[in-house]
Amino acid sequence: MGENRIYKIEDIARELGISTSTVSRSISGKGRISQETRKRVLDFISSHDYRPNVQAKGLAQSKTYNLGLVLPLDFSEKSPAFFKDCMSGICEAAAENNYDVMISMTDGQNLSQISRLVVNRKVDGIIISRSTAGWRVEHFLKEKNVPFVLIGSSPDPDVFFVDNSNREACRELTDILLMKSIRRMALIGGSEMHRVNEDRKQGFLEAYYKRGIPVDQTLFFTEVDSPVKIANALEKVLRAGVDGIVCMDDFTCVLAVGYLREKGIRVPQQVRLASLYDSTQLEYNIPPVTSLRFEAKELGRSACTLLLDVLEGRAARSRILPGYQVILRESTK
Amino acid sequence: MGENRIYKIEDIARELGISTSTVSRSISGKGRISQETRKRVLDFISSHDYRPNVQAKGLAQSKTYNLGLVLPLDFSEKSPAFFKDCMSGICEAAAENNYDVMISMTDGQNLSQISRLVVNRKVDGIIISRSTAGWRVEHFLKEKNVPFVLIGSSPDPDVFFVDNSNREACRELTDILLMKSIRRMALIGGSEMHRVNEDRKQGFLEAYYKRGIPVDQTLFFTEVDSPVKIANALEKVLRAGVDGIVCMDDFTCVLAVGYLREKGIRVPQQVRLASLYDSTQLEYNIPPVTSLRFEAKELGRSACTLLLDVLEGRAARSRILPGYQVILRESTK
DNA sequence: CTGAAAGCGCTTACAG
DNA sequence: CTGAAAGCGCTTACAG
Repeated sequence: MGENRIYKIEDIARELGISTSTVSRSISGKGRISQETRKRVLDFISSHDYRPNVQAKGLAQSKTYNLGLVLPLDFSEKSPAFFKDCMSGICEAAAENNYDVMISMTDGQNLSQISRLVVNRKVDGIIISRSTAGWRVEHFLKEKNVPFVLIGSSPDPDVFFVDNSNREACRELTDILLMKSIRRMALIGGSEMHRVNEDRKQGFLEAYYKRGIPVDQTLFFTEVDSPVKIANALEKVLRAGVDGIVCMDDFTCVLAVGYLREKGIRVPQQVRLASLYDSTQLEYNIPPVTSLRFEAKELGRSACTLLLDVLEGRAARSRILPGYQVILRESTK
Repeated sequence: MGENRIYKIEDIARELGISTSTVSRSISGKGRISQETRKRVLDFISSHDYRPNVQAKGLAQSKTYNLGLVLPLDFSEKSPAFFKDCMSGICEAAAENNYDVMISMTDGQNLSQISRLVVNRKVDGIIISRSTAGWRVEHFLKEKNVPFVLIGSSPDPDVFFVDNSNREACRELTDILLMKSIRRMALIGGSEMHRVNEDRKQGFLEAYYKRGIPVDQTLFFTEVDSPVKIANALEKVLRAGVDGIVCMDDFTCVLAVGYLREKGIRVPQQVRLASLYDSTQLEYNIPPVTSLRFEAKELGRSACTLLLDVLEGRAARSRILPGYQVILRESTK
């Protein structure tokens, strides 16, 4: 067998004594073909390891069989594991559907890299995430009429998205802390501009409401994204006598850990600590920090299949994935 | 002006009253064209925002204008910032040359995702890194005759690579520590299978040789990749009375930090600590840890341009990038 | 159910 | 220096 010969449809047609159209139809399964000829073609294909030229196919169909993934330029500072898992889920799901993934990195302002992909028609659709998708990116894609899916939530009914069940998860974690009689909790987080932080705060509040316990919102601090700001926030809440500190994400929590350590404040003895998002840093911290873990890989897979549904004209709906875990560790003992 | 009309070469030819071949030549600059007609075409193109259909161009030239980037499935655990910077350098350089980047994730064993890219002819060449490129990946690519570039070093003369000047950098850092009269240093690292660790060790040794100071190799521990192993290694070297601990990478160093903290051993008072690779965790650690910083983004750019050189048949040579910084922090004060 | 033919949007020998 | 024509490897109305 000519192992390294690259077959084209024309070769198959010749060898089988049929037309290229018939070969094409046999492969795609479109149109009417007899089971018999189809089988002959399929058999030939698999025994000769024929691979269609995706580029030619694409040109004929005005498709690329490529998906674009827009990554924030600073994803490794934010939550490396999240993006890694997302990526691997996306790549897997894409491959299963015979698509491949192109990347494009942006700070959310400079659109040139994304623009490339759409303007050069290198992709059929795009996956963006909340961290990149400022108003600008979203607006750009809508205007250019590029199908896209958002990882994270959106109030815009035209936008397809997949998201974690942040609110439910945060409600449950908070509820558990309340059950442990931790009552006076500070809530510290990043920018309120991010929808995800809104969801987390909602979940946090709901746990209190459900139990009829009053919340002290003077213990809430947002826009905390630096050692200076965390110092400022924690100093205040500690002086106010909190018994628990809940950080809205792992980045903030790492800052908090640093501050508490510097000041010699012991966790969990003097104050309990939890994060509404997990990371290995929190897992291996001393003491390990209680947190929430979401299935980022599933999120990626889901975003990918949703985008494919959109592209192939199948029924498509935004979805909230149910899966999460509350991981109780020593920091809230 | 028809802003959203998508022009093709045929349209331009018609509007300008010339043939499509002439338009094509004007754009590519190949063959003989008069300056005058060329200018007319180029002017038309820029004023009408014409974008060539890369897919059609590719089909005609048997090219894709895509590069594949193989990422290790666990890159976020290893060194997220490194890969992020690499990626952004690669994406930038690719874009400047009108290429785009496809990703493929692998654990180094399962080649299916990489195989996809080459077998479906989705990319013109591939960038791999030492962490993914086990023997299998490299062998596969060579066999399939796919041009590729390695980030990291290789003894194989057929392999193009770009690497940091690990040896020089490690020699310099070690030399500085020796100058600070830190003499009895332990060297702790990951797998000796990785060429990079060999280079680092060489650099470390060279610094001693250069100063004629004897080295105690019983203080060297490799294959350290877990809390248990770090505990074992550090316990021994501390008992042996070292005055400095040099970790071969940031991952190992984070483990070391954890162990020292747990045992209440103070850095730098009781023992000095340094890492041969930087990370934000080390930078923000308390105390901040002395380490080496390389320009990962430059490495990415360099890998990309090298691959492009190979693809376009230009003279190509593997290169070692000179740039690095020794960052002295409190841990070696 | 099958085939001949045109088309996807470019490039590139070849001839002039 | 320029153009007509064939080709890249597929798909898909259209006719039979």
